[in-house]
Amino acid sequence: MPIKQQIKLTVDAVVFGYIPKEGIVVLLIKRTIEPFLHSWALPGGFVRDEENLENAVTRELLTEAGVNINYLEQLYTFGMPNRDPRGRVVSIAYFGLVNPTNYKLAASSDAEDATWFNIKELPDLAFDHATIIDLAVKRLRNKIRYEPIGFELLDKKFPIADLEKLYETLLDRPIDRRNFQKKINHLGILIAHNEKQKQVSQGRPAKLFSFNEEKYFQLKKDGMAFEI
Amino acid sequence: MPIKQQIKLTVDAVVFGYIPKEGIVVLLIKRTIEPFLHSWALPGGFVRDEENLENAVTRELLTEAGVNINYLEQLYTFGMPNRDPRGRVVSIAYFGLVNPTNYKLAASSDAEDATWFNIKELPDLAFDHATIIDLAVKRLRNKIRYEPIGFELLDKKFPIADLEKLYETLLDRPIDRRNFQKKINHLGILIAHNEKQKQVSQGRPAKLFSFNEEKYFQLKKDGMAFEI
DNA sequence: TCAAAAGTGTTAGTTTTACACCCATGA
DNA sequence: TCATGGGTGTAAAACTAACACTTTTGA
Repeated sequence: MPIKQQIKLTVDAVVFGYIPKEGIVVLLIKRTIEPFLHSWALPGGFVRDEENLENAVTRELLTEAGVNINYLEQLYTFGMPNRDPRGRVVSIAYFGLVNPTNYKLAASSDAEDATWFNIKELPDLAFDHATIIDLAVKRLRNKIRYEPIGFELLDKKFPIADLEKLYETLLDRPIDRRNFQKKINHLGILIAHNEKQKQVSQGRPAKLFSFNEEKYFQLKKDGMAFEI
Repeated sequence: MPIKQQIKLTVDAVVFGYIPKEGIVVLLIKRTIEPFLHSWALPGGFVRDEENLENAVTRELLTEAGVNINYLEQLYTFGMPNRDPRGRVVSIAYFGLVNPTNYKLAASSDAEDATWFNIKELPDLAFDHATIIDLAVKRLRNKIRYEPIGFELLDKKFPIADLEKLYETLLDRPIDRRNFQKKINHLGILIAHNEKQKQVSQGRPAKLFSFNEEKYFQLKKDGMAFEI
């Protein structure tokens, strides 16, 4: 029996960034087509017939916002029959991380505008995108405790205090500076550099560190558990 | 511009059970249609136009194997362009748990046969179903440490030793009986019954317990973390 | 020399692990 | 009365949490 499905497939990306003085931000674009014309929405779009899903996401991120993604994983598939006024559209949502200071956002023909919004001050959103972002925020807050994804949001070289502030922001609780540092150092996944942070404000300049990915994978294979 | 997608959507279910003397088992059906006619495969099938995804899964489980699922969550969406010889078929895989002793599996017209296979002795499988099961097994092993889903695999009333053996099987390491019991009791999510296990073999009969779901949700809301 | 932020160590409390003897039951 | 599995407590070790003073820098 031939299958005559009318179901359409899209992908959507929830891309988070971290801006130290601002907090956690998410990338939104302003739609240039109906439905929800001129509404804010997640970057995304229809999956092409022979395209794999990750390609569809990275393609849409590049064409709609000029963003080259750093870290990308599948989040969840949304399939409620009435989530899209055009008919049955199932969307596979992805979860991404970038360091927003590396990008100049480029709104292209596919989007009127593309900007970072603080996750605490989101505008009205198209479709069920508010729900999707909610879920992605939960995933981020959870995942950062068990996997070293926080580094994707920071500069390659960073002072430990930046990492700590990121964790304080995401976990929404104060963290003891000394204990945090001890814990991170004890994991043995940071490389200390002989460089100091360029002075931003006052005070003693901090040493810079970077994440040692190879070492991490080695340690993980040996049974080490990353946990903050 | 109208969208002319040829992509088709299916759901597949990885349903696990626990048989104390056997270990962790997964539900497979024998296909009655091409492709992979007569191969073992995960229960699943095409999503109907106006049907939500969970409904599609529970419908297929019921018609293909006569199973009423206990616990169901979305696992992952598989979208590699060549995963199905019929063309582009994207499949949303679900992860389910049942107590297999509650079911008499019923192979129906949609499946030649439906049986439980030990996850250590899987047959050759249709499509990319081996990959899907791999991922589901990882999810199960991981999830059982942070969420009280183990209870879904046991009888409503069970001796603590059964729960402990389940954890030993899944985590693949010995667990100290006394420490395990202390930990579980300390969580305060079990109800002790004034019943003893009917004698299966020799030895002192064990007290029976059941999972206190309400209490668990209350404690969780208050910040308690379930962790084994 | 002052203000700001970085660097660093010790102690108490809590949690986790290791470990062994007695009890209830059926054969 | 023996074999089998169930029930239970304590002490050492590891980990986590709390806490404050000194150093480096620029203004």
